[in-house]
Amino acid sequence: MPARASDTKPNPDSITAALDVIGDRWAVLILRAVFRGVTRFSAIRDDIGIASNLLTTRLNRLVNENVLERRPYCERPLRYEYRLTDAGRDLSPVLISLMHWGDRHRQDGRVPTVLIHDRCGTPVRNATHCPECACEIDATAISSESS
Amino acid sequence: MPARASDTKPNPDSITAALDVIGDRWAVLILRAVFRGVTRFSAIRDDIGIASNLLTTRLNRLVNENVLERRPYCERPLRYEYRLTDAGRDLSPVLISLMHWGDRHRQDGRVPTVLIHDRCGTPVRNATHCPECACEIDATAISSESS
DNA sequence: CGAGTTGGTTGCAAATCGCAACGCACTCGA
DNA sequence: TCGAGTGCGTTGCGATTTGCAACCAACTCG
Repeated sequence: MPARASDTKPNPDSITAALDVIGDRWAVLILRAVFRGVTRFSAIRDDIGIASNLLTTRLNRLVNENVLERRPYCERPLRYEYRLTDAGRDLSPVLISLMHWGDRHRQDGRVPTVLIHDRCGTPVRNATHCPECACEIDATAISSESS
Repeated sequence: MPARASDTKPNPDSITAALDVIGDRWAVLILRAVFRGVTRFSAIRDDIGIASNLLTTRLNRLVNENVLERRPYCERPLRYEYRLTDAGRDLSPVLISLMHWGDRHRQDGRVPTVLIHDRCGTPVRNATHCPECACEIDATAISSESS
């Protein structure tokens, strides 16, 4: 029988495993930059204000974790850029939900960012939703099952 | 005119502001525990394996940031538990999207966690979706607007 | 040639971490 | 009433990680 999500484990190792990749503040900021199209070493460094030694270690980790891909964008002189892999692109819900939370609870007079669906111009939602009921669900209406 | 999400800023300060609260590995693990109903100091400590000095600082920060609420669950002896505030509950999409990513890209033979909508029993999705089109959207179909 | 750009590496002081030990307030069983 | 146990931390200390700055090699451009 399914237990309440609030009192059983939501597969702890999945979250831990994800945190091993992006449980670091810099990793998130790097991904935010790359999602925005800032893909070069010095551009990322200037964009998020990270020291270059830390950027080196973080980029190497993200490449090793198969979230980013390092590839030359210029032959002579040899220059590299960092692109999202498929796994990296799949992190967009994490970034979007962080952004939405910040917009909602930490806006401090800032203008919230609205993301627009290209096809119809409607502001998109990022939420847990039920494809059957076509409605959004809050955390109290969810149970977990281990399979 | 709306620009591509991939080459404009998705309100950088919203993500940064969110990271100030949960940009820390321990903070995420603490929230995971509290979502599961593990709300007491020693229970959280044992659940996630954090040192008690760090747990103290993290809980205080989360309380100050209005994500958790410290309140007595027992008068004599006076004992406290940490509950989610509304802002804390709103972080569930972040945890769920992290969990989904871990399930999908780091499963290592683990069984993925399925979250079930109480009302109809359908596995829920956490995704960016368009309420108009009632479909899910991937990151390449989103543009951003600053208002 | 000389200056500038890109993509790093190295060195070091300062902050942060994890572990272990300790402390205080309270309860419970004998 | 005494000693042990539990809950919730605080303190101390060595080890790791951080941020800053300086340096470097390869290459291009004027």
